[in-house]
Amino acid sequence: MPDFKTLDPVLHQSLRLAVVSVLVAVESAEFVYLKEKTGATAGNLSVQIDKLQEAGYIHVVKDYNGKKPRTTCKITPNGLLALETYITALKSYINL
Amino acid sequence: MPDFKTLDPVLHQSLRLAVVSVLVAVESAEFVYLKEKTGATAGNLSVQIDKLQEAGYIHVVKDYNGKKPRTTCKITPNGLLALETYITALKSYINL
DNA sequence: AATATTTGGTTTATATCATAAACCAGTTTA
DNA sequence: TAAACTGGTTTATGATATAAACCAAATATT
Repeated sequence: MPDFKTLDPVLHQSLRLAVVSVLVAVESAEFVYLKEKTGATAGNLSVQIDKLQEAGYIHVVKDYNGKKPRTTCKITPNGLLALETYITALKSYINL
Repeated sequence: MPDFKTLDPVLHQSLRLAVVSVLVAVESAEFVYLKEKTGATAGNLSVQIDKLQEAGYIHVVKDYNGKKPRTTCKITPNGLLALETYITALKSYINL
């Protein structure tokens, strides 16, 4: 698109953008925390976390907290870069 | 989404956002002009213009310029409002 | 000691959507 | 007259988003 930069399809989705948005602000975040911050259903969050991980934008560790399963997410350098690029691209569409 | 405002699905799509972005800046624009500014294919542009019109975000007039068909688009007050709302919502995701 | 409920998720069915290819009517060019 | 161009529209398809259904293990209830 001549005048408009491509918007990364991984980030151009509200739940994934919300997750990344939370993760840039906090060293790491657990599934349950992301769920309450974003208001997403567990199923949707699970799928979108997978996609962010497949894109290499977040790092996910699954372990146990005592007897409870725990999924911890953390943004990667690539994810941070992708977010910055996405924001730059957005600015070619809207004047902020 | 508690911390995040809903992103209007009509505007949260790159070609539609690009079209609206062009239209806020120019009294009105023709199909051919939008096509070259956005770099879209005619088919995709045609579909997305329809959706913006169905949402009431743009007004579309089809007439003839001499012997050539001409499709002219113009943003509506509702479209302008929707864009402003969309930008406000985006700011709940990314810190600009 | 069964049974029910909660926790922390994953899997999957469905409906929607985005996109380009195919198409079309009319016009101009060769 | 045929070929190619203009200005689009229609439609086939593949991808996507989402919630519902599901699951295993732990805890609470009777």
